[in-house]
Amino acid sequence: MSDSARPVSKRDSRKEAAVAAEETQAVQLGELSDLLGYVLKRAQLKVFEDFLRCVAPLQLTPAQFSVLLLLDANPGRNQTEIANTLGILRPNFVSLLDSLESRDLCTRVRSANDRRSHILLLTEKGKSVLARAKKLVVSKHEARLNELLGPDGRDTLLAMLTKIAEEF
Amino acid sequence: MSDSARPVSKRDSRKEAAVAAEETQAVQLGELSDLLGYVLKRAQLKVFEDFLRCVAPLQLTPAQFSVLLLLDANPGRNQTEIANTLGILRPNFVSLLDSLESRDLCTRVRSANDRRSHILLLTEKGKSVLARAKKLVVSKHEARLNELLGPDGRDTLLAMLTKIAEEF
DNA sequence: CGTGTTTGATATAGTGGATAACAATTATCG
DNA sequence: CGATAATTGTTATCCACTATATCAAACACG
Repeated sequence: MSDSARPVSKRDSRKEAAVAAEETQAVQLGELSDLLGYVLKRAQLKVFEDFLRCVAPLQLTPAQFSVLLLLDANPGRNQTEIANTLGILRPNFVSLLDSLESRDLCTRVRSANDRRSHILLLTEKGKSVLARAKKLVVSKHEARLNELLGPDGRDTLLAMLTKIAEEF
Repeated sequence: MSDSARPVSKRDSRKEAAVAAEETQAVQLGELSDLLGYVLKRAQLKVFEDFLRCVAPLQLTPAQFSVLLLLDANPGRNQTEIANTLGILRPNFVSLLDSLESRDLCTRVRSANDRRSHILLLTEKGKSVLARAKKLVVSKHEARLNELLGPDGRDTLLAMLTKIAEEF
């Protein structure tokens, strides 16, 4: 038997033999691949990752982009209203807004009706950046998803996720 | 005009008038409801939330549960292997394991082949807890998802998310 | 042997999310 | 009106999760 005759290093007997067998015995996911929550999170991370890549030229995170979108669709709202609809707590929304305002993408204006609250508005630069971001998202990010799932698949997926997000 | 004759408080003119109109003009989500990443994250949060509720009697987080599942399906693996397949960085996996080991759900055993690495094994208590956790997940958590989406819908959703997680 | 690599571990920093508390302002109601 | 309560933005602080650099011990390999 040549095996016992040839002195085999530990590396040989483990890594190389395993590679010969099947690339170091892949760890079995088992029932994990059927756990919806697990796959859901993995998919979410991938999608956010791709979003960041696609919109990198404009230096916008998903959260920042969603704020700009909301301000555009709801001009004149205050911080509490915007933060609440995004599921962001007011204290945590402050620094997020600071960042956007310091980049001159939006402004806080004291309300005349209620001098406690800040009316939020997109600046011209904010509108311009948002418009460019939308184009990147549609042409690169969502386009890639359409390519992977097909338009029908994408719509089906969106509908199911919306149902979970709203009714679960 | 009775409006000008009756002194209306600011609260009247804002909150009540709005309620009369339509419950304080809800903030418009706008294009946000079509952003897959946004809905994906919201759904993921809801699912994790429900997972925690369903498995609360056993005090297991999704991450802890996934580790137990992997150890059960892959007895004898080391920390690096388990952490890698879960997408957890080795440094961060240490405290996670500390927590499980301190609860006597799993053990680290020095490998005889390679005395650097720790072989991970479920304890009897770990197997028992995992078995009970599985029952809760199936009977409560996944059951609720099936109720919401239907078995077909759930499978379709899982397939799409898997595709994104693996191929995106 | 000596050099380089791997494993588990520690320290540390960054980020996101959550609560308590505060000043300023507004609402409520006796 | 005036006292009390509620709301808004803000700060401070804490916890969980993530990411990087570094280390000693053990191992691989020439």
